[in-house]
Amino acid sequence: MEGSESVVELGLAGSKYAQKKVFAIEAAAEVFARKGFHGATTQDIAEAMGIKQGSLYYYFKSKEQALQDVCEFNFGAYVQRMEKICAKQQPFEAKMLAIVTSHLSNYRGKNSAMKVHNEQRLYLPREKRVVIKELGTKYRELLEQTLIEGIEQGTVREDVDTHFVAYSIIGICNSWGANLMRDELLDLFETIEQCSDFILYGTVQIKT
Amino acid sequence: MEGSESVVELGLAGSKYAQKKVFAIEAAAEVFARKGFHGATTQDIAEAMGIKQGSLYYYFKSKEQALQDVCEFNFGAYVQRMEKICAKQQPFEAKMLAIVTSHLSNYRGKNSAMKVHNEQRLYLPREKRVVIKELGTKYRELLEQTLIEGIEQGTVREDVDTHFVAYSIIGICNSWGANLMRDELLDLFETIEQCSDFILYGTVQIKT
DNA sequence: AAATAATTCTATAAAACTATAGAATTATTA
DNA sequence: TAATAATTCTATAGTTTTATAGAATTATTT
Repeated sequence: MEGSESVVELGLAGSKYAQKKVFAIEAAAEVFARKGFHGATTQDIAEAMGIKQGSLYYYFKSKEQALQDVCEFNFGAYVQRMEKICAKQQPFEAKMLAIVTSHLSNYRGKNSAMKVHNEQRLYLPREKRVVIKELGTKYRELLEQTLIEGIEQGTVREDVDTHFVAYSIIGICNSWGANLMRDELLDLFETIEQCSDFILYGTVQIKT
Repeated sequence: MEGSESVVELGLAGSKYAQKKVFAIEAAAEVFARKGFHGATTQDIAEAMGIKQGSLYYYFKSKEQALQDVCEFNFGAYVQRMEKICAKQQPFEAKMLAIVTSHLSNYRGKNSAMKVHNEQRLYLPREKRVVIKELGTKYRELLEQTLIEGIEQGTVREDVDTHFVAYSIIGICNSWGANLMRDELLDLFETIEQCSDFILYGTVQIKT
């Protein structure tokens, strides 16, 4: 009788149960991303895993717990990746490109969990969002710090509101992330390039 | 026995029924915005109107129809406002400020419908989204046209991908729109200013 | 005021959904 | 192989939800 361990522990332990729990989370993520939390049924998730509805409760004690697990899944690792990028000594432009690349790459391939985190996490009660919130704040702060360093380097304009701009960058990346998931034909690398370009230089011509 | 007329017709006709139907749409919008389409019940909407659950069907033939009505509500008028802004002969910067102002102002005050349009419309079957899609496309095209004119004026960089940038602007505005709805304390005009500034000038210092 | 129309209510059928208990099955260990 | 543990299944209780029908009420018209 397994269950009740944290996703992180499960991730580290390579047990049979842990492996299948990850599979369960991925299935839930896919279904939640497609149908939304309330629109998805435990039946849908079970079906995606190839098991019966009732068996799903061997992996999640409730549908809500499934949502929480999906929202936390990979997010810690993702923030760690961000930390590595930000720690590196690099010009601001290169760093921003790396950040956008990391953010958008996440959407292609596996990560429905990212989309669910963005669009559905508010359906969790506040008390089940503390970890998620902390990680999100951490991410935004790293972004802000990068902007501050950019100002110190003389690359970023002194009059930008770093707090505001950090939110904007996250907003624009999530918006394109959703597009990338919706539209298979959209080229990832072109999107990354366009996105960074817009973030860095905006729309208006540089006057010489 | 009323019902079954289009929202637009209802909007024009000032009949008693039409007025209350608008009230019904606004109530549905508020509830859908807060709980999501699937998370909201017809009971919730009826309660928000001060009527009983069964009575709601006097105004909507189904819950799905309510979502459609909410998504279409005001959106036509909103696109018309955009047309007016774009038609005016103005420097690009002023025009962009007007667009952002129009977009973000919409979120403060009445417009839960805007949020629902952005976040929930994909839960409608494709065939019920044709009007919504047309209006959305119209909006984006107006934005693209504005960018093209900006290039012709020599204000906008020649190398921007207008299609991509139009999507980005919509993404960033919607992202801040959602923030404005979530956080009452966020100042509308400051947000508008910061948003336009970011769109116009990005983050990086102009090199002289 | 009576007749007609519009609006809302009550009651309920029918379907869908979450979560649990305990049996059955499959895998692992001794 | 027998015993034990892990996993999945079946069946179902108990809700909740949408949508409809027809009665009751309220408003409008003649």
